[in-house]
Amino acid sequence: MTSKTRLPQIGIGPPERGDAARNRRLLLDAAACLVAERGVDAVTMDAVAAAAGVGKGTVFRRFGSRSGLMQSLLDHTEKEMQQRFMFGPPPLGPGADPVDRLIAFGHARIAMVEVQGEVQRAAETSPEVRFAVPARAVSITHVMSLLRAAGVDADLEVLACSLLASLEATLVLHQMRDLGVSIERLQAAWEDLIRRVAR
Amino acid sequence: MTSKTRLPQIGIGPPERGDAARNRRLLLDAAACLVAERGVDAVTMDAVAAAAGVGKGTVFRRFGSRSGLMQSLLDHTEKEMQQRFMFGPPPLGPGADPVDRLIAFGHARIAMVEVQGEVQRAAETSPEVRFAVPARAVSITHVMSLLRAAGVDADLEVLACSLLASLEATLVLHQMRDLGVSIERLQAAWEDLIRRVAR
DNA sequence: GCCATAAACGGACCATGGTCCACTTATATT
DNA sequence: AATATAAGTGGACCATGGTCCGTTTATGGC
Repeated sequence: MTSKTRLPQIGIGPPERGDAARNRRLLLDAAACLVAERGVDAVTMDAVAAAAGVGKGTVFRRFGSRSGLMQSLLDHTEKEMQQRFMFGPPPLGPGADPVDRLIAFGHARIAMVEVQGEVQRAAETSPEVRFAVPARAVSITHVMSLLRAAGVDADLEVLACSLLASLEATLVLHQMRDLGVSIERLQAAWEDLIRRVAR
Repeated sequence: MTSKTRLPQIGIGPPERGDAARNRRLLLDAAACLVAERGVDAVTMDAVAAAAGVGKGTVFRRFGSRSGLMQSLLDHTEKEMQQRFMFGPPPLGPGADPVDRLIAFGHARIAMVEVQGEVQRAAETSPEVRFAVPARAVSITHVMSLLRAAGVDADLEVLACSLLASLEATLVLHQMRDLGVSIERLQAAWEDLIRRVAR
C-alpha cells in the first residue's frame, strides 16, 4: 500500500492540481452567485457548469454530487462554527457551564438555519447516508462530551443523536416556514429540552 | 364552490371509478411484489407500471409520486398502528399512565422501523414537504396530548416535534444499520428520554 | 340500450442528477 | 527541454422521476 492514497488525511500537501483548484473556485463562485440571484433551485449541475465555463463532468469530479457542492458552499460557515464552539468565548466556547454551552450550541445552530437554511436543506444527502456525513460526527461528539460534562447519566451516544435530530435544518425550516414558529420560540424550546434532560 | 372537490373528505362515497380502483390494487400488488423479491430500489415507477400492465401516467395519477406510492404501501400498517394507540389495549392504548403510553408509542414506532424501515425511508418525501405529510399530524397530536396528560409544562407543540424527530425512520435506520445500535438500546434510550422530559 | 360527460389511460416527452471514457494537460523527474 | 504519468476535463450518454395531452372508457340519466 503506497502513501499516495488520499483518504481522510486532512490538510496535508496539495493533492489537487493547479487548474483543478482554479476550477473549484470558479464553480463555488458560480454556485454562490446562482443561489444569490436566482435561488437554490436554480442551482442545477448543468447551470453551475455552464456558468463556470467548464464541463459537467468537472463539477461532479470536484464535488461528487449536488449535495456535495452545497456542502462545500456551507463549508466555510461550518468550520467557523466549529471554531467558535471549540475555541471561542463562552457560553458557546469552553469556560461556561456545560448546560449553558449546550443551550448556546442549539441557539447558534437554529440561528444558522434562519440565515442559510435553504442551502442547508439542499445540502441534505440521500436518505441512505444523510446521517453518515462527516460534519455530523463533530456535532455528535461535541454534544456527547457536553452531556457527559454536565453529569448526565444515560446512553450518551443515542441521546446526542436524539437531541441533534431536533436541530436538523429541514425540521427547523419546516417549523419556521410552514408552522410559523418563531426562532425565539424554537430556541426557548431547545433550552427547555436541555434543562429537562440535564436536570 | 361545488361539492365535487375531493379534498380530505375521507371515506365518503366512491369518487373513484371501477377501473381506477382495480388499477390501484394492481399497482400496489405489483409494488409490494417488487419490494419483496427485488428490494425497494427495484421499485421504479416504470417497473411498477410495467409489472402491473398499465401506463406510467396511471401510476402517477393514482399516487402522485414515488413517495406517494410508498406511503400507500405503508398505509395499512399505519392505520393499524393508529387504531392500536387510540383504541387498543394499554400500555399503547388508553387506560395506562400517559408516560407509559408515550414510552410504548416510541417502542412501537422503533419496532416498525425494524420491520419496514426500508420502505418508510423510501416513502420520505422531498425535504420541502417531508414534515408536512398528514400521517405526521396524527402522531404530533397524539404525543402532544400524552405530554399534556402527563402534566408536562412546556411548549408542547415544539417539544412533540423534537421528540418525534428522534423516531424518524431514516435516523433510526441509520443508528441500527450504520452505527450498530440495537433495537433494545434505542428503545431504552427513548424510555430514558421520555422519563427525563416528563420528570 | 344509448348518450353525454367526466374520469382514467398510456406513452411520448422533458429535466436533471449522475456515469463514462477518450482526450488533454500540469507537474515532477531526468 | 524532453518525457512519463497521474490528474483533470468535457460532453455524450443513461436512468429515472415527473408532466402532458390526445384517446379511450366507465357510469349515471334518459
